Amino acid sequence: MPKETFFNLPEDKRERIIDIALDEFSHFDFQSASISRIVAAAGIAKGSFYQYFADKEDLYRYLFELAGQKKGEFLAQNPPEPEMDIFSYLYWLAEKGVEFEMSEPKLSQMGYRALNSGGMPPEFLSSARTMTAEFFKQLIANGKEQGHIDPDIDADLAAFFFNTIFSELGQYMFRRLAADDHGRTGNNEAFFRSAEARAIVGQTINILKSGMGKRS
Amino acid sequence: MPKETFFNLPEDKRERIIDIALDEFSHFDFQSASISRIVAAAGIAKGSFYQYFADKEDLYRYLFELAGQKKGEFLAQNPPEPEMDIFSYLYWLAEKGVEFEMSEPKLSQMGYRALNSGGMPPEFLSSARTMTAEFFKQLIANGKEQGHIDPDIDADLAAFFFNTIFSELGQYMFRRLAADDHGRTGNNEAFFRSAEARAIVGQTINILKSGMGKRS
DNA sequence: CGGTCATGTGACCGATCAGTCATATGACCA
DNA sequence: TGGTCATATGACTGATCGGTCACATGACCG
Repeated sequence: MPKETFFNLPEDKRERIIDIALDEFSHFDFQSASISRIVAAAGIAKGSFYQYFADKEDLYRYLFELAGQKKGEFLAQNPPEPEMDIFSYLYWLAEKGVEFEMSEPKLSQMGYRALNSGGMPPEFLSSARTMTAEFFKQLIANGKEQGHIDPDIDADLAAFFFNTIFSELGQYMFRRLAADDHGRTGNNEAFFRSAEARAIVGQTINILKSGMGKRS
Repeated sequence: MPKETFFNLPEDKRERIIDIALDEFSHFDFQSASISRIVAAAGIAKGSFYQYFADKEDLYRYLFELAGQKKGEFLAQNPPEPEMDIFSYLYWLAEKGVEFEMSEPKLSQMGYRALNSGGMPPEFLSSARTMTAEFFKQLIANGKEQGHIDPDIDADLAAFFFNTIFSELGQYMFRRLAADDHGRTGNNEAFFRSAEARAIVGQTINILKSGMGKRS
């Protein structure tokens, strides 16, 4: 946790530091990210940084938690309709996930790096990773109970599928946008509300549904 | 490319250097991997290293190419039956891929890191990445022609699915083995030839087949 | 023997890093 | 005014890095 000094900072200064730190950690993994670059870019003294944070890891953990918290808030602000079946719920989750990645690209990119480029304290990864894995497993268990998921599907493997596809989907859509966008608006938000984007997300869910849904 | 000096080395010395370098690059990404650690572990002088390789990147590219080459050789030694339909071919590819990862864990881990932990010359990633993407797209086009893949499936999205699942499957099975293996043999090779492993690979392909196969 | 040439060596260079600390600033209060 | 206290500062430390270079070694040849 950052020190009290950090939270006593004027909001704009605090936010500038966060923003610049996210820039650094979305471009480099934990080891390669540089506190020296961050303080230089933020225009603060090295010593000041260490008035705010205990060390590099303190900042990193804080940003990581911030990402999780912001995503939670984002999802809470756009709640799913109650009583959705599992694949409608997954559609909602994927769509909101992609929207979040577009509205908070630095935060998302840094979270993605944190989870996928290894090299930090084991619990860091594994606690977050197992949490999402458990979440998907629970979802699958429910789906089986409600008869929406083929009971013969290996729950662990299905969780792997969801986890993998969901964590990569945003990156994929971003790459695809960049490739398609031959000098177009460059307005990601707009694109990701477009019919085309919805269609890709929809087809993703349909593949999963056909692949794992209950034979009827 | 390494210098001639490197290839003039006695085979055991050359292989020890490669092995130790793979150890380093399978644990750290390009930026964080350390030539100093490699030469210390290999028991050679820093200056000697630079008699063999132009620089860090030279070694990295060489190992990366070696990984691709070894995998190619591995697949060539266990060729698929001719005239397989696309999903049988994918099963073969997944099974051999997992077997390769188990027989050459350092090489595979280093290749995985190279592709997934970003931060090196763009062509490095993107040329390898687009190559495999094109490979899968071609496979999908063939599958559509032969009536094995639903023609309504977005080929690009399907390639993303294959690419993503295939690149993560080995890692997943490794994690799952480690979790299941509560003090068992620790013999990965044996496990990955087991009926259980084959069943997981089989179900993976079945999910993809049900998800994208032609409706009949 | 002396000369040549590929190979081996490790001290050294300049850069960069995370983190520290003595000191400075400046707001607030007595 | 003078004292106190949270905050700001940047020179500094010790470590590590990738890469260089002047020199050592030793095999082969005349």
